[in-house]
Amino acid sequence: MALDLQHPKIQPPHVQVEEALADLIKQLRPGDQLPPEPTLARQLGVSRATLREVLRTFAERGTLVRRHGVGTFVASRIPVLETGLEVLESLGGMADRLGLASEVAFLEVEERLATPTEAEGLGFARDAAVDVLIINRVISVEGEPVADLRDIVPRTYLSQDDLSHDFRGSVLEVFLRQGAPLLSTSRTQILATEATAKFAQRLDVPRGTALLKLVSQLYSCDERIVDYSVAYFVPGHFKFQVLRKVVG
Amino acid sequence: MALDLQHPKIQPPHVQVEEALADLIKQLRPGDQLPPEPTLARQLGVSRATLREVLRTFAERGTLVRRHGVGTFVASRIPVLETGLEVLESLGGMADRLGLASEVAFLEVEERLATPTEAEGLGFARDAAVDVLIINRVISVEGEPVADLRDIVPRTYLSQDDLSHDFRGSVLEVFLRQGAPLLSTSRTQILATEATAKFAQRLDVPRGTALLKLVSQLYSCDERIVDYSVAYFVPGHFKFQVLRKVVG
DNA sequence: CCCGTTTGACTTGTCAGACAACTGACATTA
DNA sequence: TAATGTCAGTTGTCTGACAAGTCAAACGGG
Repeated sequence: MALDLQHPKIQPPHVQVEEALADLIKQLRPGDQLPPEPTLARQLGVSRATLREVLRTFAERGTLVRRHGVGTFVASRIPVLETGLEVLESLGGMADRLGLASEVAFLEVEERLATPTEAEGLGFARDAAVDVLIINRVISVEGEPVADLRDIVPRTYLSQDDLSHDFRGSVLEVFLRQGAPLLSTSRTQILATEATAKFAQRLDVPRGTALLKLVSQLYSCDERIVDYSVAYFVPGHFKFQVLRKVVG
Repeated sequence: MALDLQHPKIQPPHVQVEEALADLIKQLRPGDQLPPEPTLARQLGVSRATLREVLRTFAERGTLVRRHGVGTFVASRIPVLETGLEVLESLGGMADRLGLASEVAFLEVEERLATPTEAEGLGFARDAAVDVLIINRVISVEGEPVADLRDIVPRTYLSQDDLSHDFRGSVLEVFLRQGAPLLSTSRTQILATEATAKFAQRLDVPRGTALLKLVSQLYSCDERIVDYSVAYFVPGHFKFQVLRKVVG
C-alpha cells in the first residue's frame, strides 16, 4: 500500500464534529437555535447520521436541547461553569486551583488486618482477613485544619514504600502517578455527623459541631474496590456542590 | 397500512431501544460482548442507525465500551446500579420507588417579598423587591419526619392557586405537570449544620443533632433561577450518594 | 521447523437519500 | 369568535451500501 505518512493526528470524523460543535455552541447564546441538521452536516462536512450521533450525546450531556419537529437549541450553559463533586479530585488539587496553600498534618500510616467494617467497605466479607494499609491525616489549608481523612487500601495495591517522603496527602494522586491500578469511578455517600472528642480536637472545633462526612469507595476498571475512605470536613471551608439533572 | 389502534402509550423507538438495551446489559456480565450491530438491530426491531445512536449514549455514559473493528462490550456496571444525587427527584418519587409511604406535615404557604438572602439565592440583588411564594413543609416517611423543606419561588412562576389540594410536597412535580417553566438543571450545595430548637422540634430530634443541609437553585432552560430551596435532612433515613469520575 | 506476510472474515464507522412524525403558524370555515 | 384544515420546516427513522479497523488462520520462503 502506498505509505501515507499521516500527519501527527488525523482525527476520525465524529471527533472533529464534537470539537467543531463545541466551538459553535460557545459562539452562541443559551436558547439560540442551531441550523437544521442537513445544513449543519453539510457545513461540517459529514453525513447527517454522524452528526446526529454527536448531537445526541450533547443532548444527553445537557448541552443541547432537541425538540422533535421544532429544532435543536443550545441549553443553559450552567453545567460547565465549575467542577463540582462529580469529579474526583484531591483536596490538594482543589486548593492549588484556588490558589491556597495546603499541607498535611498528623500523618499516621499503619499496616495491619482490616476490621470487619473496613473489610466490608472494601467489598469483602466482614470476617475476611485482608491485609491493608491505613493512612490517617489532617489536611490544613492556610493554617487551619479543614478535613480529617482516613484511607484504607489493600496491601495488594499499595504498600508503605510507595508513599514517598513528599506525600502530599492524596492517595488518588499516588495511584494516578504510578499508573496502576486503573481507576474508573468512586461511589461517595454523603452524611452529616457530630464531632466526637477525637475529631473535635484534631480539627480544632467544639465538640458536637456538625461535620460533613463523605464515605467513598474507589473502583478500579476491573470492578474491584481499591480504596475505602472516610472523610470529615469542617463546614465553611470547602463548598461542595452537585449539578442535578431534571428527569422528564 | 394495516390500521394499528395504538395502545395508551406507544413509546418512540429510541426509548424502547434504551430500555431493551438496559435490560439486555443487566443480563450480561461486565466484559461480555454484545451481538454485532446488524444482528442486535434486527432483534430489537429497529434500524442500525437508531440502535447506534443509543449505543453511543450508553458508551458516553460509561455503560458500554466500543472498539472499532472489534465489538461492543459491557463495561463495569457500577455507574448504573442506583440513581444518586445527580438526578433531581422529588422525595415523594424516591419514597415511591422504594415502596415507602410519604406524606406532607406542617404545610405552610406564604406570599410576601423576598428577604435579602432569598433574593440573592434567586439571583437578584439583595435589595431587590421580589414577590415570592414560600412553601414550608415537613416530609414524613413511614410516620417519621425525615426532611424539612423550604422553597422560595418568584410569583412569576408559581402562585398559591397552582398548588392543588392534593399537593404532594414537591414543587418540582408541580413544575413538571404544568409544563412551565422548562427546567434544565439544579445546582445544589451540600452542607452540614446543627439542629436549632425550631428544626429539632419539627423533625423530632435532639437539639444539636447534625443535619444534612442541601441548598439548591433550580434553573430553567433560559438560565433563570425559578426555585431557591433549603432542605434539612435527618441522617439515616435517606442515603445520598454521588458517583464521581476520575479525571486522567 | 520457524517466522513474517497475506488473505479473508468479522466488526464498527461513515455515507447518501428517502420517507415518517411532529410542531407551529397561517388560512379557512362554521 | 372559535374550531378546523393546511403547509412548510424540523427532527426521527429506515434502507442499503461501502470504508476502515482488528484478529486469526492460512500461506510461503528461509
